[in-house]
Formats: sequence, C-alpha cells, structure tokens
Amino acid sequence: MNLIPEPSVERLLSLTRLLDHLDVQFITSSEIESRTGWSSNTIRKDISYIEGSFASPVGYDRQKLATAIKSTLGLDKVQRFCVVGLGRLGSAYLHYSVFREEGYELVAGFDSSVNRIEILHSPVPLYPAYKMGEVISRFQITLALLCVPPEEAQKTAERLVTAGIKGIINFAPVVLQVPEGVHVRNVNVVDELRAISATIQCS
Amino acid sequence: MNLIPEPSVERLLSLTRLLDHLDVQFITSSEIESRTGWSSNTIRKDISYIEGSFASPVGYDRQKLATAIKSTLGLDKVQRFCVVGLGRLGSAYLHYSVFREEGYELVAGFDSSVNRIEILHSPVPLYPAYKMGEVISRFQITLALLCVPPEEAQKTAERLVTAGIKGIINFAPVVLQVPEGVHVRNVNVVDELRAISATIQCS
DNA sequence: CGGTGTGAATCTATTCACAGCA
DNA sequence: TGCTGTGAATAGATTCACACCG
Repeated sequence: MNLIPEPSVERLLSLTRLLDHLDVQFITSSEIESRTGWSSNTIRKDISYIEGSFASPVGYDRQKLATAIKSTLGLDKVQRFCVVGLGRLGSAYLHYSVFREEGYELVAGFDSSVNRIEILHSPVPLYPAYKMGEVISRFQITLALLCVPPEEAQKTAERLVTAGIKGIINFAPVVLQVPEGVHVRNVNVVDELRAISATIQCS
Repeated sequence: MNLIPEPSVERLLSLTRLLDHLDVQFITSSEIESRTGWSSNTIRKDISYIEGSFASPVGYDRQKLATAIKSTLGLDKVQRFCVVGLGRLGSAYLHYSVFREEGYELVAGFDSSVNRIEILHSPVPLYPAYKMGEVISRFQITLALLCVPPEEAQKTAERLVTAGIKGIINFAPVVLQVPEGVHVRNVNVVDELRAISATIQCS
C-alpha cells in the first residue's frame, strides 16, 4: 500500500492539522493553497491518493476529508508510546496534554536515575531504566521519544529495538543505527537551525 | 547558488553530524553507507556538490570534508537566535548547552508573562513580549524558536516577521502563514508520531 | 461556470556504470 | 586494486491542461 509518495504523505499530515483547526464546512484546493503555499494542483494530486467521497462543487467537505486522510494514513487508531530520558526536555513532554486528543497515549517514562524518578511529579507512571524491556512488552508500546544525552542515545536505542519498539523519535544530535523495519525520525533544534541557515545560504 | 538539491542538503547536514562524532582520519563512502543506510552512490553524489579537496584513495579526510560541507552550506558563521514562549518546552532550551558548540548563540528569551520572567532562572537574558521588536533588531537576531501555545502561534509569528526574523522553528502544532523569504521549519512531536504511524501503515 | 480528478509532459532526484586516479 | 567523481539512464515527483461533474 506504499503507493503514496513520501512528500505527499508529509503534506497530507500537515493538511489534517490545518483542517482540524478550521471551522468552515467546505474548503477548496485554492483556499488551501493560500494558507499553505502549496499549489492547488499539488494539493489535488495529494488528495487524489485518498479514497473516499468528500468532494463537492464548492470544495472538499472539511471534516470528511480529514477523517478520510487519517484513516488512509493509519492515524485513526490510538497508539501507545513512552519517553526515555527525563531531563528537562523529556520531562517537559510528560505534561504535554495534546497527545491524547491526537490519538497518542503516553503510558510510561524511563530514566536511569531512580532518584530523579522519585522527585518528578508526573501524570504518567515512571520506571527505572532497567525495567524498559519488561514494561514496553507488557503494555505493547510501539513508539518511543528518545530524550537521553547524546552519548547514551545509540546504546539506549538498541535496548528499545530489542524490546520491540517500531518507531523512535530521536532528540539527540546523533545519527542512530537501527535495523530494517525500525523507523527513526530525528527532531533536534540544532539540525533545524542548520537547515534554515543552509536554505538561506543556498537561495 | 541553489544548485544543491534539497534532499542532498538534508543528508549533508546529517553527515556533518556524523563526521563530527567520529575520530578516524579517513572515511569511505561505503563506511558512511553502513552507518547511515544511504547508498554509497548517493553519498558520493551528494559530496560531489561540495567544493574543495578532501578525497584520497583511502576515502575522505574526515575533518577536511566536514569543514568543506559546513562552509558550502553556510554553517561556519555564528548566528544569533531567540526563544519565544517560556513554558516547559521553551524554558528547557534556555539551558541547552549544545548551541554554542554548534555555532548558534541564544541571546534572548521572551514571554508575555512578566511574572514568569522574574521567576525563571536563566543563563540567557529574558524580556517581556512587548520588547520583542526592539530587542530583535538591536541584537540583529535572525532566527527564532517559537514555543508559544498553538492559539498564539500565528499572531506571534507575524510579530517576529515584522521584527525582521528570517527563520522560525515552529514547535506549535499549527500551519503558519508567513511571507516569502521567511523560512519555517515545523518541529512537533505529534507530527513526528504521525509520520511514523503513516510510514508503518504504508509499508 | 465553479469546482475536482487525472493522464501526459516536464522537471528533479537517484541509481548505475565506468573512467580516472593514486 | 580500491577508491572517488560524474555523465547517462532510470525512477520519481510536480506541474500542466483539460475532461468531467453538480
């Protein structure tokens, strides 16, 4: 079912975001163009990969379209995830309330410091790092936010993979090596700053 | 000078990261392949866009290559940036020490709550939001991390643009509208979770 | 007519295959 | 011989232009 081009998937993901925050009933591809900068042609092509009926002579039915995209992209099932590494960044996400509304359930936090786990106030259960494997398989957690320091990132990633994690969001500024079938997305501010610098430089 | 394809730029950015963390003198394109998963062909093509002499019969001179990439992509000049919105996420970045080593200098934090500014311990000067325009132009800040709540993101982005900001890293889960010439990169965990879900679904 | 949907054409990126070099 | 570098070939994404529909 990998017929949808990667770039289209990325745009469709942003599009659901946009659709969720509007409160009109219908929206045309040109209106989307003026809000996102992508050409209406591109948008219509992207949407053509989505099955369902949501088009009309006055544009797309906003809600139906959003639902159809989410279902085609597999965003309609709730998924469980965990946070590994509870420093300033990791622990900030323990309190991030948007996850629920978006279909992601944060079910565990891990840190190698037992002391830190005891001190932190958290709405989510916290565990010492040595329980990672056990907890991940018990709760069938498939995704992880990796917020440990750079020098521990690779080692920790390997433990996550062994435990059965299928996707890692890596906040450490390192290039992770993972086996086929495990998906990594790098999220890190320095890379983004650099990407903007490079874009400005090359234009 | 926009001859380098976007995807190549992205890979080259990750590559500098990798090169900086190795301590060998030479590295071949196949060694890079085994560490990153990109084919050695792709890597050689990417590197061919970089001017300079760093190749040898035993591979690339790691350090020379890293320097050449950084200079071609414009990463060799120190850039100033600010953080806007000092909630849990924004204030976490005030303490993030990696920026300096990577050529980015965090020179200001802004928040609309004067109370919060007074309470926070910060190694970086903090200002109330109404001083944004003044401070940004005084220090010639070109980049901003946008960490305000979603409902304030668009409005705040517009103020940043007016103040002369050229690049915004947007942590809010909304699609920002900005004029031509201003670059936005979206960094947000929910989107990344969704991207992984979609990739798993479509493969 | 306003819109959408989509093959065909164009443009871009990736892969291949081999020349050139130490 | 083992590497890089690069034109040529392939594969992929975007844009275009127009048929079609309410």
